[in-house]
Amino acid sequence: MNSDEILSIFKRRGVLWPTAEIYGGAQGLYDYGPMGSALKRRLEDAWEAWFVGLSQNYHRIDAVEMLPEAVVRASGHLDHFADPLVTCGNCGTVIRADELLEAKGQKDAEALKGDELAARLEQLHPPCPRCGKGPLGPPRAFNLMFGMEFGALGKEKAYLRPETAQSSYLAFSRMWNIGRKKLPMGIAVIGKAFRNEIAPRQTLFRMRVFTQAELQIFFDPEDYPSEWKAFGEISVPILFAEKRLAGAVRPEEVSLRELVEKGYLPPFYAFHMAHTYRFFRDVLGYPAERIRFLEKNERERAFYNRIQFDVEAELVSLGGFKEVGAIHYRGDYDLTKHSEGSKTDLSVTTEGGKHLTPHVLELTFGVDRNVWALSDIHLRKDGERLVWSLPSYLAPVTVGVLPLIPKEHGVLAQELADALRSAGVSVTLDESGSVGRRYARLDEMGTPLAVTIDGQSKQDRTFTIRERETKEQRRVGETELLPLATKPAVPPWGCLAFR
RNA sequence: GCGGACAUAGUGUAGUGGUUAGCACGCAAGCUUCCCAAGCUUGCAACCCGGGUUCAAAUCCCGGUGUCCGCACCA
Repeated sequence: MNSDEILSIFKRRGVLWPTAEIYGGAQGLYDYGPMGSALKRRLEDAWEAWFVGLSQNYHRIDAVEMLPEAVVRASGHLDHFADPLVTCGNCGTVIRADELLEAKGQKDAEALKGDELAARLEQLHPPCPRCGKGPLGPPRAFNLMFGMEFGALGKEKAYLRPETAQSSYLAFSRMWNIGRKKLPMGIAVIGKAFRNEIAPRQTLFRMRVFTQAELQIFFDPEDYPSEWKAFGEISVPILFAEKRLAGAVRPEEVSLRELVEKGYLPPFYAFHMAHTYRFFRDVLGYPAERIRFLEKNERERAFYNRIQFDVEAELVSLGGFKEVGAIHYRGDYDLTKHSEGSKTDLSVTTEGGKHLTPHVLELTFGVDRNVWALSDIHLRKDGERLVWSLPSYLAPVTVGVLPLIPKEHGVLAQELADALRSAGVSVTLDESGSVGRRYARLDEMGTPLAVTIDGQSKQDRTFTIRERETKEQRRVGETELLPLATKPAVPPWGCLAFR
């Protein structure tokens, strides 16, 4: 399925469309329609069940998207999230000022402040690397965060959060106090994050406003649950940074137990890799061979990370592996920085009397990107038709109710649809067109189960159910139908892994 | 941001200065139809936005916006 085909079906069926479409759209902004928002919500629910469900000491909060300047100053985003850019007066190319200087032999150019940068540029006046001419304009700070004036006088500044994680760190102190004061403690946020991307592209993959699902796990790196050490025998596909830089593309199957024994990864990290891998493979149904963990080396990692593996899914529509999530070991960076910034002690004393600043393991997940991945991976062609082979618990609509001949079976169909809705099932009643056409409509939106009402139904209240994947049909009674509709093949949720 | 290409019903497209802007799919109504986009009838629905040239612009020119491809960017 290529990118145009996916976008076309998205627009046609009300999954997704450009924001402000009637004004010509706006770069990097998309709105979800009824089908899309239902799918997105189910994806978020699955994520929450799988990750926040790991422990009773993990909780989801709902925090605002706007942060006072002091927060992003402390977190490092005000400095690290901004690039000093210069524009070539000749060809218009925009280049990072610090990289220009480093090319000229200037060490630590990244650490220079605005004025120093400007002075040094003046002194060295490097040529434009693209056209070889110039002149290059003065450097100006380009911050990837959206800033705004706060309050009537506009004297205070605020920023839209560049990652939802910050909201969890801000909540840490209160969550510690209202909770059981135990580590590990988890704080999850599913919500919008904002980045002023220079060139948003590829629809759901580079947006200026996007949804993240992130779980911050606060823990003691020297004393964590035994379950994190004994996670069973599982191999995951990994592409190590070293091999990637040597040209490798395909990952290798690696036993996590062996990685831990060799001391390459701490057990707490390996445990969450396993859990994350199973989420993509077993819950979202991505084929194992289309998932890989990409190791980021020190140079590539975000400034706060000690260990970072991106999770990538191979997407035909985007021509290869694309990031859909990541596992970041952020150490005590965030709590330490916010302790300093807020002048609030964020260290804790554990049950055993140990005093520490908890470390953070962040499980981060791009919701929109996975909506796209679910399309790329599960949309398939069946002759002329499109079938969206979504896992049934993710399908926007679970059951389609189809009266074979509306005039004759419409009343009973309406009754059945109402009964299913009362039972909490997402139902669509379709009376329009031939039954084959209606099956096709359901297939395209991934509805796993169709129920048709025919002449016999009126006599004995049995119905024909038809399954999306196999197209197989069989006749069931009312009592048999309800459990089928309400319990669509549930994945192995599982698992309160520890308490 | 830069360079190139592109922008026509909901979707995919035809239309090189004068067309009632065509076609397919779709959607809606009716007939038919007891199980996989069947058939027949009728209908719905479009020239991205703003300027300019011209007697006349979907068509030519300029600007904007957006999309795609390369480059750069993606802590």
